[in-house]
Amino acid sequence: MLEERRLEVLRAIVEDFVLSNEPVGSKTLAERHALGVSPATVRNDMSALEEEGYITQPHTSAGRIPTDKGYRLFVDRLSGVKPLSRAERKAIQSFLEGAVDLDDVVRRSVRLLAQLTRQVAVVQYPSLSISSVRHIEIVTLNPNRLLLVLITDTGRVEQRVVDIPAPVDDGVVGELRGLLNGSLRGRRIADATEAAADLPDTVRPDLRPYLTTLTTVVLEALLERQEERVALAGTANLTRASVDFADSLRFILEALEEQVVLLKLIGSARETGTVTVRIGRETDVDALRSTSVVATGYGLGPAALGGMGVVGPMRMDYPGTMAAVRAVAKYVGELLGAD
Amino acid sequence: MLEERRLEVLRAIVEDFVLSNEPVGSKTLAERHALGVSPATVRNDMSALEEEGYITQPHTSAGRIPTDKGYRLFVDRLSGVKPLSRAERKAIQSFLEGAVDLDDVVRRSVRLLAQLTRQVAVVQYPSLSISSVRHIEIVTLNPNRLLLVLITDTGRVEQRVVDIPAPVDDGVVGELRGLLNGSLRGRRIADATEAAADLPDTVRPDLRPYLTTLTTVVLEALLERQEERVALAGTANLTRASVDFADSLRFILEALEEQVVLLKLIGSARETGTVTVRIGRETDVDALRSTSVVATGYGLGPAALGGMGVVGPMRMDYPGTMAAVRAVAKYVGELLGAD
DNA sequence: CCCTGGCACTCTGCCGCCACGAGTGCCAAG
DNA sequence: CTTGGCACTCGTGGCGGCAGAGTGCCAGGG
Repeated sequence: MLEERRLEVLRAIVEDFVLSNEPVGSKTLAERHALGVSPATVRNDMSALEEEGYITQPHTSAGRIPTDKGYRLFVDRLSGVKPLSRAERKAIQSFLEGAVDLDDVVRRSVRLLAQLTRQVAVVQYPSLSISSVRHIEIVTLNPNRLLLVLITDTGRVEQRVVDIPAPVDDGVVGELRGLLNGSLRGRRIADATEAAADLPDTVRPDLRPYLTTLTTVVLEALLERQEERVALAGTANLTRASVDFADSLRFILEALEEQVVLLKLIGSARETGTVTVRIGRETDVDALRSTSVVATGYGLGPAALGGMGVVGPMRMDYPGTMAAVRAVAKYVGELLGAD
Repeated sequence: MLEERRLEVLRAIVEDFVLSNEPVGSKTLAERHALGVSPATVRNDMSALEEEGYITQPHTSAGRIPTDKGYRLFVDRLSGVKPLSRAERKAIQSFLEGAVDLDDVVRRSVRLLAQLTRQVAVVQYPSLSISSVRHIEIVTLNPNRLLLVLITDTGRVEQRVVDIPAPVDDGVVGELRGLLNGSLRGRRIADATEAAADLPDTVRPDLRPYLTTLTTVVLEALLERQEERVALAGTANLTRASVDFADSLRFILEALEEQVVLLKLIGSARETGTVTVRIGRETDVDALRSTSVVATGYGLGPAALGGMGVVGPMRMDYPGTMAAVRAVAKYVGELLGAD
């Protein structure tokens, strides 16, 4: 009873603060939300909530604002996931449908997510390791140089220029192409690496040096760059909450330019099946200690193709943001799955 | 004589203001720069310069700051291009050398440029229209769907999924591949479009519908997306000059997220052989009226592959920035030319 | 035992005030 | 044409006081 009302008070504080960005006091709280008790009672509850570390006051005799811990409780127990409107769902679908290729899907998703949430959006390019090899193409640039193009079933294309030990003619190139495709096509990339490593041992001796060089490059392309790239959009939205950050804005922007940091933020959400929220210091990135990250994986059930999410002020509309992230991830997953 | 000293005064004002970001007064000016005249004389010159519109005062009885017109004169007549240090040249070279493919070159260039100039850097992906077709590959996804991959001699790869009117077998795909490559390989893309359009008329009737579909897609890929993409880095540097922008920061960031705007800014610099500077309103973008753009083309002499440049506060180190932009463009051009 | 109204207290933010200093413009003399 | 002097302007920063919002605590009532 008592416990319950306290939580209600916390919810009210979070919701009001998210809207107004101003410390919220007992009086306005009792007025605006039908709590059925007087400001004095609310004060007592707030005092208790502060004791327990869920809220704090920026300075004596100002209203209260939620702490990291307060937001955490709010997200875990007090908020559902606000469903999107029909119009929003429609918009997502039609916006993504126009995509012409994989890169375009990613770029569109990230812009879409930024617009929907009015925050900074991050989308990881689909990981190579989960998808499978669809085709390997070798193009002769000149007798000593080949261009290797690797196409996956998610439509991703990787390219590498390869210098080879001795000149080859087109016939040999054709053979090599056949061998590589024969042994790798249709394989998951995780498995393909093994097959590629064994390949040179099984063929005509004169082809071996070439094949060794080529498979090395293939492996390199598969392993080294997998999951490496992310797309970013909506940084302008950071200034929307500028009052909060102000001088930390620069460090936030710097952090967001580091691919490594972004991958850490959303890459890890990839494996969880649901939308995860990291609040303040939970992000484990110092520059982002005053922000929250809402992220999820997309595509192909439990072992996802990649992660996507948004970065915004701790003071954010969690239910709405979570809903948007979930919805976009779902549509993108379907889009890539159907491809 | 008199004219000459006035220009010297303007230069001194620009240089001081760029360093200090504070309106500069007659006294400090006469002290710091060996002008050989008294503050009173400088005042007269400043008064004249203000009359002519080169400088202005933010408020009565503060120092002067340069106007757009003042910066323009400074750039045109008063500043050379400060040469880079040996170490900087070395750094550029070694930083770019590690690139594994075309995308990587672009991404590395843009980061490099942002770091060197400590400003926002923009690099356009090499335009398709100047480069030539190296290879066209067709991969069967399923009987009704083909993946078309187009490779240019700059190493750029474009991909498109094509739905075809009726199922095809591998033999036909092979023929189509042969036809497309036969007629397009080695051609400049500008010419290739014509050749592609004529192609269907010259072949066996049963191949025509496929070829028509495919060439349509090829043309689309070539025309529609050429020059479309740009890479961006260093937005965090905008906050460095935050005092200047403050509330316009948001609009600047928003403008920088628009590919169209970026292309307008640096795409146009592509055709000029030298580094061009647009100051303030000269950018023709309202949100960027308090910024300057230093841009140039890169690659292949007069008809460049693309543009690159930086966006920063009007109050910027023009000689240094121009030198950095020019140097990076030169190296990138060499890198892509040698490929 | 919990809720409530009242009251004193403590901050912050804002406004007006004033003095200071930087910088200018003008003028008369060299 | 340059220079030094001088009066004037105006933004900045420190100070004090006032109002408002919000709290904590206490005593009384259900």
